[in-house]
Amino acid sequence: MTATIKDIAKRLGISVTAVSKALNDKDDISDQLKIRVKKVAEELDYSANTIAKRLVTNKSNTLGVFMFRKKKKKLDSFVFQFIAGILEEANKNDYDILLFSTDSDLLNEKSYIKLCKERRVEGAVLFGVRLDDPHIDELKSSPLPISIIDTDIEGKNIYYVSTDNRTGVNKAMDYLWRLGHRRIAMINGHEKAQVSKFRYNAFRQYLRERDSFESGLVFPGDFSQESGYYWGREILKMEQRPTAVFAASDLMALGAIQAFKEAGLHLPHDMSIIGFDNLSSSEFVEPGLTTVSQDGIKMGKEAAKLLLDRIAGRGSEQKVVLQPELIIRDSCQSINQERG
Amino acid sequence: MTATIKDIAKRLGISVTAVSKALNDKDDISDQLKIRVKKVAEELDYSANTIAKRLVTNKSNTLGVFMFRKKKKKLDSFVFQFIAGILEEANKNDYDILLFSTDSDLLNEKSYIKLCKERRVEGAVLFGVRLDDPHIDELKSSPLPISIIDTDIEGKNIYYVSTDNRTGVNKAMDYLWRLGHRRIAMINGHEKAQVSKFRYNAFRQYLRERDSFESGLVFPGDFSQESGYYWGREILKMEQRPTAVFAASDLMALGAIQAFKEAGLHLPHDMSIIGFDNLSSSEFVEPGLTTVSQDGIKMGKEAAKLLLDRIAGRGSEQKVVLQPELIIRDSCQSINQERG
DNA sequence: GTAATTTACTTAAACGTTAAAGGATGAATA
DNA sequence: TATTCATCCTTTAACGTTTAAGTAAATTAC
Repeated sequence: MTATIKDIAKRLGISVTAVSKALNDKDDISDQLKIRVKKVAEELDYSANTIAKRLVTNKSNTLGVFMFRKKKKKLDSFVFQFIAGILEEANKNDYDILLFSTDSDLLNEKSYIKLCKERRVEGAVLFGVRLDDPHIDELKSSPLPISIIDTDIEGKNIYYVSTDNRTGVNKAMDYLWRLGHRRIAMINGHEKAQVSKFRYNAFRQYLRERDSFESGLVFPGDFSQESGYYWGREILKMEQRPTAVFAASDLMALGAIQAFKEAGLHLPHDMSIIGFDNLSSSEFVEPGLTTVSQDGIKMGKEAAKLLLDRIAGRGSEQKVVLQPELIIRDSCQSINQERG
Repeated sequence: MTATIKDIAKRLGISVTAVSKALNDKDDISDQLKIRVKKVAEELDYSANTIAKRLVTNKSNTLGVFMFRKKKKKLDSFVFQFIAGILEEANKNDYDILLFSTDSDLLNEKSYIKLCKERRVEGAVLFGVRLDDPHIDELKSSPLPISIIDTDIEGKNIYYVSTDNRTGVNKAMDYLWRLGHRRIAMINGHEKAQVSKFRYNAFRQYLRERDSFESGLVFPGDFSQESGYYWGREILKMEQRPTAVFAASDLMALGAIQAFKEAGLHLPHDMSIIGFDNLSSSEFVEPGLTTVSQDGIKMGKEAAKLLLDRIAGRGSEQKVVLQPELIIRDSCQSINQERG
């Protein structure tokens, strides 16, 4: 079908090795021959066979990316930022990205590692790894370098990229605290996500240090809009409502806002809300959602960079924790302030 | 490093062919041997080398996906839906997805086709292909099957998936028309996008048939929020404002809403707005954006399916046009109605 | 009881490339 | 003049797998 170096060699009456070397600009080939080879390659519309190259060099130049997708669950556009970041960094370094989804039962049939091994992938990045993932032990002992976003798992070949959740929570809480809020509720992500624990711990510590922690104000969401909506409604039923809600994801904050608005609350006057992620929707909701911003693209890039450095033998960190930023919009108000 | 079928063969004192066949459950191998082979494979932690397999079978089982990313431009989460759909369909059919981004100068160095050919990709899906893309001619004559989302290019091996833009526009316009709107503005996407032409033509025809088309009410946006904001402000400056705005993307509608709200307009009373895409943000903006919904995941799936069918030699359509749905929220109002 | 068939393997070649080692030629050196 | 050296190419082997063709032994056929 497609021309190979053999065809070029035959046409010029030289060896395939000479062709290979000429095409790769090796220095034991004369400039003359290089020119002739390249010309014929052009004529024959030659295109190097990456697969053969990879087999013989034993190097796939490929990174695997696993994207979890819960059936029926809306896609979190945040995940897309990761992918964009990974892709950019990988392509820049001449690496390919193999994308896998692990929503279906596939997860149970073939493990990440297996999928990667078969394709001779040189590294993988995962996100959305739950603490109860059945493959965690396999990951820990993996010979394959793996970057995991947002789940810190110890392992010789495991790299970690995340946002500094404690700082993020502290920034959010400081902001609410300064606005005078003392009874602050938290709608957390599901407990199988490590960030939920981190955020909860930071939240609790922050309030405990100020003698204001009430465990009854912590609600177990699951990051989804629906769970935010649900707990928003539950909060409304409380006799002693909190004055502010810290949601561990923008999606939940958005859901809660929806619940509050439906109930006729005036926001932010009747309730302050703060989120986490800085989804694009948060800019458009009314009032604009104040939130802790994570740089998804940067996270993706770092995850890839860690892998690439490791593969290339460049020493680098094993963990990268990015600093979050508080994006102040209009969803929080000082506790004594009149309706604006 | 990793065990190969040679290692298994040696260990059992049989030929590599026997091992290969046993592993692939060919029927000229005894069940006994199959069991023994598989046991040893397990013991040696054998993992098939996909690369070698692909070389010898001359089949990559891979689809390429090109994702355009304008530097500095916000990522359209819509694109992500395509990818998710493609991925799902491909993985279901045992195909891998190679993801490429073509934001940088890479575009100019290596064409899509070249990138695909080198990797022996069996098909590719593109989206965001502009009418002035320098590679269009190359695409047209491509021997490689290519699915293009939203840009209808004629070519023997080119497949096309889109949403029925005319119907979408008609649904939106019917809705506005029935609400009594006669002076309807359009903020269109950039002219290098084919959908812009389709949507514009449908828009114009709809109004012409009703003697209501005014070319002065058509504004050249570029799909971005910023351009929506810009044209929103320009519309406000008009002496004779339109009563409704049809935006060719939700992002632009969102930008226009922002401009209108900033200027103190009460929406939808003072201006009706309708979008296109049904981004998740459109659910959260206030008023909720009425919009023409495209099913991005479905589009991605169809794009992959077209390719897969073609590759497998199953006859199938060359073009798939999905029907859009009008999602009615709160951004449009009857022209005579009091403020709600 | 010999021929035909089936079963269960093996041998050999191939996929397209690279890498290591080997040679022939001519120029430079001693 | 014989030796070394650099230049430029070739030969051979390898990467891990599959496929086509071949073969020996066991089974069936009649």
